[in-house]
Amino acid sequence: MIEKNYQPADIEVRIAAAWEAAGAFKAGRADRVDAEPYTIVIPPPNVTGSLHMGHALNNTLQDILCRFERMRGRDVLWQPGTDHAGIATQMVVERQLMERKEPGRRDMGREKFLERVWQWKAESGGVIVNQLKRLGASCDWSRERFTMDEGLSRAVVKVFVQLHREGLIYKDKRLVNWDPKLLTAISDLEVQQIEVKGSLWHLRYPLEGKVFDPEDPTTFIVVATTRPETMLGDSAVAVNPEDERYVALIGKHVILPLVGRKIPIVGDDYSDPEKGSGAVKITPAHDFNDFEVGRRHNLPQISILDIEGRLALDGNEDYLRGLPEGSAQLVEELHGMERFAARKSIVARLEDFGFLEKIEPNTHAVPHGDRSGVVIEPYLTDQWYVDAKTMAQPAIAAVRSGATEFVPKNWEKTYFEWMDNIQPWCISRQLWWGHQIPAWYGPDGKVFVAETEEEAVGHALGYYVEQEVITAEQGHDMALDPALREGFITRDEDVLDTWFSSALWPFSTLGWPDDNTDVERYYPTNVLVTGFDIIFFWVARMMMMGMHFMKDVPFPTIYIHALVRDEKGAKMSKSKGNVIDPLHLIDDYGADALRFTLSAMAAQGRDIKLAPQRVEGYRNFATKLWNACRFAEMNECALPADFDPTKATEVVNRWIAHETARATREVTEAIEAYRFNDAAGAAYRFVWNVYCDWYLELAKPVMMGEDSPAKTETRAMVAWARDEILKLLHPFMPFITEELWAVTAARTGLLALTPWPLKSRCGLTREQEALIIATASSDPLVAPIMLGDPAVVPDFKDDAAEAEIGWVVDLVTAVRSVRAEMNITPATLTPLVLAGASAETQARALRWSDVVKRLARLGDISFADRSPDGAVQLLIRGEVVALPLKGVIDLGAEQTRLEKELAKAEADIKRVDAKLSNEKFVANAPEEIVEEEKEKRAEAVARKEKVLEAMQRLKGAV
RNA sequence: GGGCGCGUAGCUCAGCGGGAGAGCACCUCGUUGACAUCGAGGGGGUCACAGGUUCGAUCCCUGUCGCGCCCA
Repeated sequence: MIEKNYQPADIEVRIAAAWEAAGAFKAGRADRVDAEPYTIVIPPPNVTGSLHMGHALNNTLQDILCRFERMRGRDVLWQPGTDHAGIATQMVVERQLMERKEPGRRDMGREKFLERVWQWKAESGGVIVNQLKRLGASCDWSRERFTMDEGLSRAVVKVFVQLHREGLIYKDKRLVNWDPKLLTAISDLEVQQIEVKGSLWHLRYPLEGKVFDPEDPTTFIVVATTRPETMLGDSAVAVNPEDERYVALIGKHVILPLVGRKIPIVGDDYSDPEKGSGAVKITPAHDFNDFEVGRRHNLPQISILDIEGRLALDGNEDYLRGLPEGSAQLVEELHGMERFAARKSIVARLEDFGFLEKIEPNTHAVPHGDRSGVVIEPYLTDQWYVDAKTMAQPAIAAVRSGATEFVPKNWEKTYFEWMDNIQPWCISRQLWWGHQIPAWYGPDGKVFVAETEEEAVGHALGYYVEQEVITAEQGHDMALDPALREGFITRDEDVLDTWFSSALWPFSTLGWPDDNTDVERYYPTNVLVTGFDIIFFWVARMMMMGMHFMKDVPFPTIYIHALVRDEKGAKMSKSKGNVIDPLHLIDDYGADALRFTLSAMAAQGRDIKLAPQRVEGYRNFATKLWNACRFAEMNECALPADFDPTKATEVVNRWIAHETARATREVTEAIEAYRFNDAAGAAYRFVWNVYCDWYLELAKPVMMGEDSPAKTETRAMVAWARDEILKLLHPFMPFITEELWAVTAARTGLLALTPWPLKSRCGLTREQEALIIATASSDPLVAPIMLGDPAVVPDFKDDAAEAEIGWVVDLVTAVRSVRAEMNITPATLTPLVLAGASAETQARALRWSDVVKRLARLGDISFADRSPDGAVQLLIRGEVVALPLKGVIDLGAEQTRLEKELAKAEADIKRVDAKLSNEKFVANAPEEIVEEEKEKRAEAVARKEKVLEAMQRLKGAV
């Protein structure tokens, strides 16, 4: 018994429990051991995350694919899990400590702090998983993984060690993007360039050997900079060797203002004569470009900042080297000053001494940390790197060869663009939460990388015994007692970039390296569904790791979906306050409505601008489906076990079978092509505009009538088509369809595990049929399936039924239109006369008189040779139908209506004539097109004649 | 500066070489035996602009203007 009202909230809870109890989403179910696997790995959401619109879209699309393939009989593994999200999680827990006024991370110590993070994870880490369940995600939740769980951690260590052994991971001292707030290095990708309105300071650097005079330009050289405070670390001035203004100065020196350091003027292409003054200060330790210039000219790297971005001058040997007497005062005054305060202070000092020539307003891109939001400092440190350039080569080749394809294809360009210019990937982070790097250092800084501490220590001690740093006995004791080697052998404190572990996700979640059974079965996965914003962060790195460790692509297809924006097209963000919470939408309209909305709007290559009103509209669609099922139930529509829809004899039933098959083809092919919006649209139109609007209406008179074979057949067919609809909609609206499946009949199993309807011949164009027949010879299996060979799939194709129901629909629509235009009240039943109708039409009219009378509000239907005077004449599929409305209709209104039709007919004729009289058109256009145009013309001419005739009669009626 | 994409009905968007479409909004009518979370009917667009290719362009090409995103 179906409830009167559709209440999504009740259903969702109940149905979710039913799926869970049945283990419906388990991969490797006993009934599917022989089935072909279908695998998707979820893009693991941050464990700190909560469901936003991007997740909702991403997981809806994956779920559609998984449910679709599960119904097609595949052994589906949708692998769920979460990401430990190093920085984000550490920040969340630190904030929590602060709010609770507990000791901070550093006071607490590493071990204690990590305990707290795990505790936090246990308490709050499951939020997003439950939210995904609310959305209806059919993941195999029994296999949920976490990037920091034991197995995945082993995978991380193994990968690190192997890549290190292969020379693809190495330690290097170079500039990194340093976050002075989070106190860690971050990768290029975690840096966002933000346009900032700043200044360009023009500074006068006195030339060596001249007496500095601010009024005499021959005594100094002007350099332009956006970061005056870094001048303390300058080790050269660069000018372009082609620049005639300065070429004579190359090789000479300047005396760094305030500091007194003597630094050279070098010639380098990097200096752009068009920019600023054409001379540029070089600070190798604080600017990426300057770093390169410094390397080229062998300049010292003078770091003048500490890790928190404060000036570090006191005791800074690099800074103090070679400075004249009297430098101590500046050091004393500036040491420890925060970088932006230092900027002001230094500019003021420069100005006081006449070193500041001018300040120009200047808008430029400033790097910011994507997590901390503070300005990133290029900073000279030792970090671990992956040789991304080498790793990228097989990953690039895989996409070039088509082993992996992007959908839509244009994203490949973005992928290549980045991969071809890839930089070393900085993977070490100065955090605590994450995979600690498996590297140990000896007293001389020598590094030992190994999968376990025992192994690393063993190598290290062996090495130092051999080097005679320690005795064999000492080594032996240290090996046995960790306390003894403390301070002698220490582990690297740093952890790995979060994305390092997610790069392994497609195989680490399957048990690699401990147990490869599932890797063999489920790798490579079938498709990756993700947003373009993490192509670099994640997709590219999975490609690299997959190619390297599995020797195969992680997925043959990468479906890149849109970004969800607000209805005005702005990116949703907390600061803008335009975030639409998917959970609120689920509360208000149900998960099914939200899912359907997102799929209906998921057109390839365009962002989704989401208006909550759309969700309401699709909730209404769910209600419509609900009520249609109630209608079937009220009319005792049930599907007998032996019912064969291909054997239906009633025209309307043959017609709906045909239409159902057409919809099945459309939905199936659209999902196969990742055209989710087309699939949703086809299902929507079929359910509402075909099944509800016409089929159920056409079936009513039969079902309301006396018992008869026709009634029996119709009831069965209503139920059959309803079941097909539930199947087709299930991937999009899993909750409501599963519920209706359960309550509309005694079922043997869940809808989620019910076979998907096969495609049959309906809906194929003539060209497609011809093509299939043509290719059939090469592949005999294809044709029968594609064409609907009854031996393989039921054939519902029925052009005759389509023509007949089409006639009924056209007739009813036309009569309704006229009645509305003439303002005839629904209570008035009008007679209908078929004028000069063919035998076929007469037969149809008799067969459909009940339906037509009801739907078009007609009285008697009769036949005549010609239509009566004063009647409204309609042309239905080439024949005249008359509504004798003398006395009822407004003659003026009818005259206007006919004039409009006449004008339309004449315009049609004129346009076609223009084409047909064009010799080049007739000569060049394909024959079918010309033929079509001729048919159009004949049809329009006939229409015009009938309209003229009707106008004559109207005159006669006056 | 380089790259990608978008300008189609009031709004949000499909379509992408042969007669302009959907949903929402709007107007009119409706207690017709599933559904007012509904039904019936209707109005509304030189498909950004300018050239070109073509028998034919909303669709392909070039340019212009406007908007968005990514990378430097």
